[in-house]
Amino acid sequence: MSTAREDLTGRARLRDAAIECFAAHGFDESLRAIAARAGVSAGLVRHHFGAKEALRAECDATVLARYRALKNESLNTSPQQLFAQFPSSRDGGILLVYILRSVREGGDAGKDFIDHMVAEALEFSRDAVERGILVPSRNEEARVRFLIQQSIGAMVVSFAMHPELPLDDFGAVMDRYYAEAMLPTLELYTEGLFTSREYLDEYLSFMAGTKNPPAGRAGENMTR
Amino acid sequence: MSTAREDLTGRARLRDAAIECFAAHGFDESLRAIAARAGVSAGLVRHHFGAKEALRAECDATVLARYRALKNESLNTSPQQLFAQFPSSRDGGILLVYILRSVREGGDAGKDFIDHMVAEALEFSRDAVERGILVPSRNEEARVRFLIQQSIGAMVVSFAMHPELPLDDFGAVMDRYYAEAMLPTLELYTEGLFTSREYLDEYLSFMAGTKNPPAGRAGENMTR
DNA sequence: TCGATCGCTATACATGCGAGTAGCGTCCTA
DNA sequence: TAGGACGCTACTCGCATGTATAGCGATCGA
Repeated sequence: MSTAREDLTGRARLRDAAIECFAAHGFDESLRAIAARAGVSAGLVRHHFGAKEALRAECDATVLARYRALKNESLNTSPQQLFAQFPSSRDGGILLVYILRSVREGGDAGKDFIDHMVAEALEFSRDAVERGILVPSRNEEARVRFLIQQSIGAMVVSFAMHPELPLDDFGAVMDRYYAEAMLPTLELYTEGLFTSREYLDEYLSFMAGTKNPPAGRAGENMTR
Repeated sequence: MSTAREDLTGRARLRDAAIECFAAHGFDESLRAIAARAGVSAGLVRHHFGAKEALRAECDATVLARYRALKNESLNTSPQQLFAQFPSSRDGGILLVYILRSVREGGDAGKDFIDHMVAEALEFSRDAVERGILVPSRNEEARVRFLIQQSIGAMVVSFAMHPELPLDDFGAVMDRYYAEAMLPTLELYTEGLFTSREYLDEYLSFMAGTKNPPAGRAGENMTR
C-alpha cells in the first residue's frame, strides 16, 4: 500500500487501480477505464486475470485483507466507532468506500463484509456487556446485526446521496460523515429516543403471549 | 392502483410494469423486459415516452405520489415505524421496495425521497418532543436526518443482502424485516446502548472548546 | 549467443443496449 | 363512408462493453 505505484508490477497496479475505480465510480466501471488509470492497455486485464469477474474477486479479497490488517494494527474501539469501526486514514478511507459500495451493490462480497463485521461486533459486544459498558439485550445477535445494518446503512445512504465520490481524499469524505453523525449517534446511544418504556413493554408482553419464546427471533436469518 | 391491468391504457400498463420491474430487478432492467412484462412491444416505450429516462421519471413521480396518498389515508404512526413510516400492504410494499432501490442507486430520485421523509419526520419529531414522547435533541434536524438515514439504510442493507426480491408478495418481505428489526429498535430507542454518559459528555465538552458553537453541525449539508 | 518465457499492446470479434424509422391496423369523426 | 389521427409492432442502426487472438520486445537462463 505504501509502495510507490511505479514500483508495482502491472498486475498489482491493475488491481489497485481497479479498487480505486470501483470505489469511486462503482463496479460497472469499464475495463478500459481501469486500464487507463493503471497506465496500461485494456487487454492486459484479460492477460492477467482472464475475466473481469476474477479481477473483481481479487479486489474484494485484497480489500478485506487490508481492512483486517489495518484494524488489527490499530485496535481502536473509540466510542463513536463502536459499531462501525473504521480507520479514518487515507488508506482506510478508500477501503471503507469500497466496502460500502460492495454492500450497496449486494452480492456475495457485500454479504461477506457484513458477516465479518457482525462477527467482530458480536465478540466485542458480548465482552462490553460483561464489562458493564453496554446495556444487555434480550437477543444479542439480533441487536448486533441490526446495529451493523443501521451503521453501515446510514453511511451507504449518505454516500448514495452524492452523485460521485472524489477520487482522492476519501479520508476527508469520511471525516465529514463522522462529524455529521457523531452527535446524533452519541445522543441515541446514551439517552435513547423514547421517554417512556411503554412501547417496548407492550411489544414484550405481546410477544410473550405468542408461541415464539425468544422474542425477536422471527426472520432472524433473513440476511443470510 | 386497484384498476385491473387489462383496463389500463398501454401507457399506464407500461408505467406500472416498469415500476414493478425496477423494484424487483433494479433500474438497469431493459426496455424489452419491461415491455414484455406489460405485454407490449419494446418500441412502444419510445412511442409514449421518447426515452427510457422519461419513463423512469414518470415512475419516480408516480411512486412518490402514491406513497404520499397511501400515507395520508392511513395516518399510522405506530411506534415501530416512527422513523420509517411505511405501509405494509401489498401496494405499499412495492412502493417501499421501489423507494429503497432509488435510494440505493443514488441520484436525484433517491434524494427527493429521503428529503421528503426527513421533512415529514422532522415535523413529527418536533411535535413529539413537545408532547413529551421523545427525548429532545441538541440538534433536532441533524438527529432526524441521521435517524432516517439509519432506518432506511438498515432496510437497504438488509434487502441488498438478498440477490433478488420476489416479484410478488413484497408485503411478506417487509413483514419479515419488521419482525427482525422490531426488538432491537425498541430496545435501542427505549434503553439506549451505553450504560454511562461519559462518551456523550466527553464529546460535548470537547465540542464546546472549539469555535463551532452548535455541536454536530459540521458537514450538516453533506447530503444535499 | 540462442531461445524461450513473460509482460504487454493492438486489433478484431460477439453481444446487448437504447434509440430511430417505416408501416400496419383500428377507432373516432366529419 | 371516407379520412386521418392514434396505438402499436417489426426492423434497423450506432455504440459501448467484455472477450478473444496475434504479435511485439525485453529479460533471463543454458
